[in-house]
Amino acid sequence: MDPNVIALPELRGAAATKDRLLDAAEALFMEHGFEATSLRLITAAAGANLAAANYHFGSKEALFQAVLTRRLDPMNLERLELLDRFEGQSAPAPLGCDRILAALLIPALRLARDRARGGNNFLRLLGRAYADPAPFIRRFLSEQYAQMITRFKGAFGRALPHLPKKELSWRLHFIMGALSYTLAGTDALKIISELNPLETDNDEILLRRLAPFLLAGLNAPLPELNDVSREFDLDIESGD
Amino acid sequence: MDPNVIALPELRGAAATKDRLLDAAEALFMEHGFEATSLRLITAAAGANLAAANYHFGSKEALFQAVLTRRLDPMNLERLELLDRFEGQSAPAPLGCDRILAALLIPALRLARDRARGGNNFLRLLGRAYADPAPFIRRFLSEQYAQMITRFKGAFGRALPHLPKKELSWRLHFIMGALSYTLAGTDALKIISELNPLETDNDEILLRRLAPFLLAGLNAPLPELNDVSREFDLDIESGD
DNA sequence: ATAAGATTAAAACAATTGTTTGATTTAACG
DNA sequence: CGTTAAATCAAACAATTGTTTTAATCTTAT
Repeated sequence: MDPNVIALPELRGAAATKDRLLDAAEALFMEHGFEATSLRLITAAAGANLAAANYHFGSKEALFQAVLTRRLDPMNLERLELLDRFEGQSAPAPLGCDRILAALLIPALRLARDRARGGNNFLRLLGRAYADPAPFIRRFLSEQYAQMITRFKGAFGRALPHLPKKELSWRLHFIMGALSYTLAGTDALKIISELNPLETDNDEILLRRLAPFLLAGLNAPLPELNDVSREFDLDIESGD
Repeated sequence: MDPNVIALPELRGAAATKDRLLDAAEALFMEHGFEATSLRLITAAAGANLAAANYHFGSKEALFQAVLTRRLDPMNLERLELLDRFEGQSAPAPLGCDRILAALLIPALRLARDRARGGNNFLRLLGRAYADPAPFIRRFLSEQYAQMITRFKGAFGRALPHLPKKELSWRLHFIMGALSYTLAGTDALKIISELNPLETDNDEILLRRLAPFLLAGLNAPLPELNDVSREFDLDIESGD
């Protein structure tokens, strides 16, 4: 009942704690996961009252979604803009895989860079959200990624016309897997190399290592799905 | 009744509910994740009393670990045995990457096959455990995978002598990422392709698609980490 | 059959969860 | 100033959590 709220009168105290809640939630969700992070922990870390979380966001799930959208929306938008720009530069010729892949990775790299705005934490949180079984997270991510993935799948399809659509879908799937697993990083790394913690260097070099790997995978020869049992079954059966 | 059951005296009632608990826990952990799955849900699904879980396993965490080890130990053992056998066949010559990769994937494929013993469910559960932030899960997985990964890293190192060790560690990391993300499957698939659910076909064909992708990634050219800013930074700065 | 031990059962445990309520304070605006 | 809405706060809400306890039941071997 206030039709005269022209500008945004609340932006001092209000938005302050709202942002503090988002920051604290981002860090804690990243560290402990969604279910294991209580609202009391978040509000305490943010120096806010317990009720503040539900007051500003409505529910814990909504808070989690807000944490994700805050950085995911701009990143995916940037991906699409970059893809558009590259396609424009490439004239009528179809865009190469390396450039498409760059449009996919650069915005993530950019986010990883500005540690000031918690990009580092966020990418790890995102990597974990990819694998979270909670239905509302899965639903949210599909909606958030749907158009972006569709656009990129189209671009890759034009760059790899010989590749069957099904095969392309799978390879895109593998790409997102390696990417999200890599972004989830740090903790998971200890699984692979127990000695050297793989020195995170910085996420920049990390993605620079990832790009050639994925590019080669995209251009891999087609698997032989018919006369299979050549490499796999034989070895299995020849047990002894 | 059954006076001749010499071998294992307790196998009817005792081990029966114990196995039923493991089966139910495997399915429910896979579906809802560790934190979101309550012991009451598990014991109810297993047709057992609530206290049975703590009686047989001691704690919820121990139950989870038991669910994992039941199938993970044999699978990793099989991987090592397969690697040994391949290396033996390859004589003094170092084993090729494709064979090493096969030793890594075949046991997973084999597990995915025998749906009778819940292999299908388990691989998805494993894929999710990879990304679970719970410390005890991370610790457990590192211990469980440490030696296996070390052996395979050595084999890959001999097959790719030109590849710096650090680079190899990262590529192994990417491989495990794509693999676990793929195995977590089904639900996550909707993120990539909202239309066709990527028809799981069966996990056999899935891994057969994954192998060439990973093999190509392993043999990818080395990334240029020094005179970087060639492909990435330029595009970023040339905003408009 | 009987005693011993293993397994199941029902119930209560203490702790924590997300959420809501109602009062109080803070800020903005006429 | 005073009015009004927004924001904070302490407190309690109802529900669920993993775990423990106690007794009852079943199994097994002497």
